[in-house]
Amino acid sequence: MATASLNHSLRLVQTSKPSKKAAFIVPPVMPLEGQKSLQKGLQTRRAILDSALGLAAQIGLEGLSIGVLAEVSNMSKSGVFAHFGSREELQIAVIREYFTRFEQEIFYPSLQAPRGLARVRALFGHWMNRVAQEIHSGCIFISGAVEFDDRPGPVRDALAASVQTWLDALHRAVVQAQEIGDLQRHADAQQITFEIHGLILALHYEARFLKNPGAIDRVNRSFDHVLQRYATGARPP
Amino acid sequence: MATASLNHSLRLVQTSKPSKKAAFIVPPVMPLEGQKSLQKGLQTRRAILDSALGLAAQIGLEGLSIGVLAEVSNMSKSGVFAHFGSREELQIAVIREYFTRFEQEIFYPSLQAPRGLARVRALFGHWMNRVAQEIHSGCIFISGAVEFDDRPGPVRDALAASVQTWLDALHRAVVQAQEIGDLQRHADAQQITFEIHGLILALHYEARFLKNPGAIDRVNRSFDHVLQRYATGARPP
DNA sequence: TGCAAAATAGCACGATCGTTCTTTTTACTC
DNA sequence: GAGTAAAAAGAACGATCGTGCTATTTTGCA
Repeated sequence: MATASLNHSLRLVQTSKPSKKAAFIVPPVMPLEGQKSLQKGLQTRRAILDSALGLAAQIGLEGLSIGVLAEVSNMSKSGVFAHFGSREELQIAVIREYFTRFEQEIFYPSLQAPRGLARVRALFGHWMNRVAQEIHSGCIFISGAVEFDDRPGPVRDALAASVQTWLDALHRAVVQAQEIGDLQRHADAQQITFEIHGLILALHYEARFLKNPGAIDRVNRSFDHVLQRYATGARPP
Repeated sequence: MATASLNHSLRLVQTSKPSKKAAFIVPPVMPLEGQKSLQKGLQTRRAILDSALGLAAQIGLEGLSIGVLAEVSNMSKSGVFAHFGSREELQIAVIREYFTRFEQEIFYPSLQAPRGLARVRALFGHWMNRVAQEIHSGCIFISGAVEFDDRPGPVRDALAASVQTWLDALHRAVVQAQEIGDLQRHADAQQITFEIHGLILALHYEARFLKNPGAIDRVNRSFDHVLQRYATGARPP
């Protein structure tokens, strides 16, 4: 089923630059949970990636430096470096990990809501809650877009693919709501998705940068406005 | 009159760090047009600032380096440096200049439209056109917000003040439209401004980062939706 | 035209960056 | 427990960064 997996298209993103000295053939997929004991390498790699995610969320993917990442992780620069092979690979690994968590926190939980308007509401609600929390840390999908909108390369590709995959998932949910009859059939689903996306971006901008405290309430009201605009028949709040 | 000047509140932004060796007491205001001949210093300062604006729009205020700026300007690093005293001052100067151009291109021309819905439409229209052009260069108010949302200091202050001044001007126009009766009086003007802001951000994100070609048409349709939502009485397009 | 001041260049500094190479330590297997 | 491969550390590299200091060139005015 098309909705069953958020990341199916992301799998197409190649890993780029095998970094000639391929001493680290670390598989990009996480090892199974029930394994006897995580190899030490993967274990620390995971810990580094965790710190990297926090760092990148705060200061951006471009601000992410191996030196400070090593400091935070209580490791040497070369020790950290060896796990990724290049800064670019590190950034891509961060994007992949961020995408996975995004999927776990927002996409999969929303699948429990039935198809239609309920699921659209769930997707937006989880998304909104996450961005509201990220007011204090930062969203890589938003900051990364600004950092890499003019910088072609594998990092940009990975980032754009991640975002597009998520927006496509949201778009599918909107289309389903139209098919069921929860939203106007003749409406442009891309348009609806566009407007919802704008609300999230405005929330991030006004709350995180301008420190405007009323942004969260406003984004919820605006979301209702969008739904009302495209609703079929009478519309109770 | 409150609407008469966009930047009156920006004047409050102090210049910060006079950079102990104040060999450059360059006044922050532009010299009068009809002057016999611009002092050489101000002349090249203006040229540098022009290059800096283009550079900052593309790679961001943080990516702006004195070295490459010197290269682009066919000058020595120290020659460029002397005009601003510090990198921070350079960034602030860029923000000021960007704000001034924003004012000239968007705010003042919109004042020719009569108060009310017409002026709101003019403000949005000029804004939208500018961002549409900036798809190929970048908007400092958007990229800067991401770069400095977590970085306190005079650069952030100057940037936030600039953006807030502009958003306040837009808000005033909305309030006027309500007073005249073009928009619902009981509506929340901040809410309307928020939604318009979101549309611009979505346009920038989808067009510049995701390279989505339909974004410009969509933002126009969405703007009409917002106005319809808050319109009084019957609403022809 | 000469002279003071402004404008610009040249050079060097310490710091940080990503990356490479070599050595040491740790972890895993027989 | 010994042997081996993986993991981590250490040191050094060239490059770039912002900035300060000093010399040189250019400008503007008497």
